[in-house]
Amino acid sequence: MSANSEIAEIFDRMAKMLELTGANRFRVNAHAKAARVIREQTTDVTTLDKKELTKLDGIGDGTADKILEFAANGDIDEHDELTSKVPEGVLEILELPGVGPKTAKLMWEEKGITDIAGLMRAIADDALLDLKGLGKKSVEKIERAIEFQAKDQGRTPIGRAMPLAERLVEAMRGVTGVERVAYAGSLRRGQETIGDIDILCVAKDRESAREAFTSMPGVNEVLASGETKSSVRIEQGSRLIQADLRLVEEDHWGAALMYFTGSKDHNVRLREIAIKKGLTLNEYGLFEDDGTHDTPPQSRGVHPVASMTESSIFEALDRAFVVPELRQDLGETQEGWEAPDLIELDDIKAELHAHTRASDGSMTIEELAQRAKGRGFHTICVTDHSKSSTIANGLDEDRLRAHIDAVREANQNMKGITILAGSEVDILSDGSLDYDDDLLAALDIVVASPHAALTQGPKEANARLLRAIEHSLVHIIGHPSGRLIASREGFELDINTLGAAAKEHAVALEVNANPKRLDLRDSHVRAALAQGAMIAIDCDVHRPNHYDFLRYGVLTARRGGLTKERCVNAWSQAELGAWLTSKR
DNA sequence: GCCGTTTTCGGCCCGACTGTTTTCAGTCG
Repeated sequence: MSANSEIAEIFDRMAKMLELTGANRFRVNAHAKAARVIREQTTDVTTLDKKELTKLDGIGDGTADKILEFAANGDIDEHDELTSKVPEGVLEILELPGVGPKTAKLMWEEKGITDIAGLMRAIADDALLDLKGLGKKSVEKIERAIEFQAKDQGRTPIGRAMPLAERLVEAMRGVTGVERVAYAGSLRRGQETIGDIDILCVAKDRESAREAFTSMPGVNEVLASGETKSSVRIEQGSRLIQADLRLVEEDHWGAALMYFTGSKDHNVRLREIAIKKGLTLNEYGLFEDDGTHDTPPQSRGVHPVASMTESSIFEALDRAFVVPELRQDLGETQEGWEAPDLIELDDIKAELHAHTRASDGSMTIEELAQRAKGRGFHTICVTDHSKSSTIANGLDEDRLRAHIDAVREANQNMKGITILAGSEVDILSDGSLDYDDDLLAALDIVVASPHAALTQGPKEANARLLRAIEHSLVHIIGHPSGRLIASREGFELDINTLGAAAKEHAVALEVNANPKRLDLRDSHVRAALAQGAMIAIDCDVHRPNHYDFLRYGVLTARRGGLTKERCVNAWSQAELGAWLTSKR
């Protein structure tokens, strides 16, 4: 774990323990915010001095001192003190959906419940019912939450959530009286994992919309069903995903979409900006508000300044429109911020990383190329695995030479697309490549990727990747960190150094679009771009449907601020060819 | 604990749903 994640985790824990010991809620929030800010940094915060630390938004004197304390001692006194006061199991109880700090504290202090096992015993003994505010229904809800959490696999990868969300949107569109439907939330922002799916809906007949949603095929449990919000758990494969339906009015669609798209921090920023302008922003719109009323403006019949569209709200706040992917509270709400012209799915004209049956793909060279042509690409690169990837049936030197010939022949025979001969060459653990330079020079394109020894420490791993970037015959570093979302952590990248080296050597760093990888991730893209590096977005195609991964790669790259000028897959055939041959 | 076009004190985003309340507290997003 990187130092930043470790410190962020400590601050998250401190925030929770402060809450449980009854600390001032603003102090709690400050700790939670510090955790978010630290987690987002691409520079190791333990290398910063106090002045640099306090420049970060949300990090003041106190937090800076604690970070310095961690850098010096490897721990933080305040964290140790809190840990000695709050039993570990109470923090686990706090993780249960529906159980907040007040309830966890109450059960701990009044009943001595300090872990899930104790909580289950107390429920079995009916020992919770005499607690203030806890009735039969609440206890049943906690019981179900324990069961749910036991099966919970955490956040859902975007590759699973997106198809489900699209199915829900499509189904709601078919309901009589439904006029408008869209998904919002972290899914619309293109995050790599999704907590729950938020669906916004305008319906003439709210009751039937609600009914249709809560009785959708796959619905396992209805968590809530009110006037404007319904919440269900729905099956997607072996998983249960929470989905919320929000019924809104057409005339505040934009405000609602903005509100439910988030991110939370981005929204809080916008509300603060609104207040400074004598306005108030909520999911019903942007209103004039002098702050003297007890009831919200929409319930007093006040007409909003803006509410129909998101762009009208940004405009009324004197801010540039921010696409959902960039609503991350990373400066995009500042006055004078300029919106980058981000890469779009249709800008991608080449797939530079694809496998055939020669290694571990399912298609022939021709099938692979035919699919690429069907998507309107001008170039497809055949990059089968190299010899060390034995599990993937990697090609030895003789097989690769024959494969190059086969690619050249296919290229002769197929019209309308250029097929290039390449290889996804293993970066061996010391940073050397899996073929000698003569053979590499015979290839049109070299994608160099780490496949084995993925548990190397940061020093070795970054030296390994750096050596590959510096290799004069390498074009792209494939899935640089080697992570698999939720199952393998991968390398802790020194992305600033790697990005700068990639720029110097005209190497592109890949965003592998496979939703299990998304590697580089969004924050890496942002940092690599800041260093001047080029980015490749590749599907790492093994099967026909893998071309559909492209959208996830593009979303991730957009979150990192990628424009098409810096994306090699969006270049014209001439530009791409010039770059590839410049390294031969 | 953080922050400043209300700047070193006094604020700190806003609303819906549920359950246990008889007017509201807790949780969530």
